[in-house]
Amino acid sequence: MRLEPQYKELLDNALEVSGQRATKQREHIFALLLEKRDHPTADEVYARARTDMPTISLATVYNCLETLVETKLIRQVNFEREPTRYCPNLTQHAHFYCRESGEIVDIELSDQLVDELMKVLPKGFSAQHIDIAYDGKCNCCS
Amino acid sequence: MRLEPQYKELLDNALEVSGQRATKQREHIFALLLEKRDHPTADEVYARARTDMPTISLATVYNCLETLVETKLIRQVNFEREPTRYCPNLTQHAHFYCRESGEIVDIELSDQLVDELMKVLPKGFSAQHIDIAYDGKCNCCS
DNA sequence: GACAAAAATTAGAATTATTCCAATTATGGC
DNA sequence: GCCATAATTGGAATAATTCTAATTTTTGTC
Repeated sequence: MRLEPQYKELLDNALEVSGQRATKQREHIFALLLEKRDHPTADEVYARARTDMPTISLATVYNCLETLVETKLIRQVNFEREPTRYCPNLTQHAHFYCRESGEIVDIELSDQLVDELMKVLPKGFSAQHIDIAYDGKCNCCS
Repeated sequence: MRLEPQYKELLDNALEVSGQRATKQREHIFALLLEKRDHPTADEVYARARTDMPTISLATVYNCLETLVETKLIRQVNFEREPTRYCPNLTQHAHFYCRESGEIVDIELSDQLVDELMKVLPKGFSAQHIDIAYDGKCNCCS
């Protein structure tokens, strides 16, 4: 697994801006998230990470994921009480959780729709972020 | 604390429909959620419950809350990795979490807006529920 | 109203995801 | 290459929640 130059630069840049260092582990975690663009838990990331980097620790996986979230290179996704999942899709999107298959699917959101959601806030409220989670049945299960 | 007759009936009915029994504890928990309509965690509910019912156990609080959620008399609210909160507001609404004060405010949502959110789902997807969580600064903090 | 069957409550142990800690190792600037 | 600082590591600790087995309560029937 190789982090493509454009992403390597993106990562190094984001880390530098936030005053953090570039490490093998951070690069590795970022690369594997980009390679298979799904929504793995920390444990799943740990499992994938170890195939190429057997000495990495779970604590480091958590640390790296936290760093990537902080630097806004990935997003955290939470469903109810389930373990946190991580998502490398940086476009504006919601998540659909299929109760049948457990699959998580990204749902693109138009600027217009997000705008409307912002407009329903009462005066004085300002949101930095809106988290939208659908749950039901996906196309494969209905 | 007294559960008003209309709510007592609502509760008894919902329990009967789902084949569950009416108990002092379930009634008590439901009443206290209706009395102070905020978004307490299970621990907070436990603390409030014990003032009038000192022998209730935390496990029972969890059980009762689960039952009330199942019978759709209250809603569960999750923010990131924080402890689950419980909400007696049954109208269609989103939640706004203020990063400054920690306050959680209900944001009413029009049918029309919810409809638009449903329409952006790809063909074959059907959602039973949409969970919308804003986070930012509330009116008191900005 | 007493009785039996089924369901709910209870206290405490167990689980699970995540965070913390202290020691070791790696990184980046000079 | 050296040094100061930051990151990684493994294991212990934490916190919310669930599980378990024993006891109590509820409900329907006589």
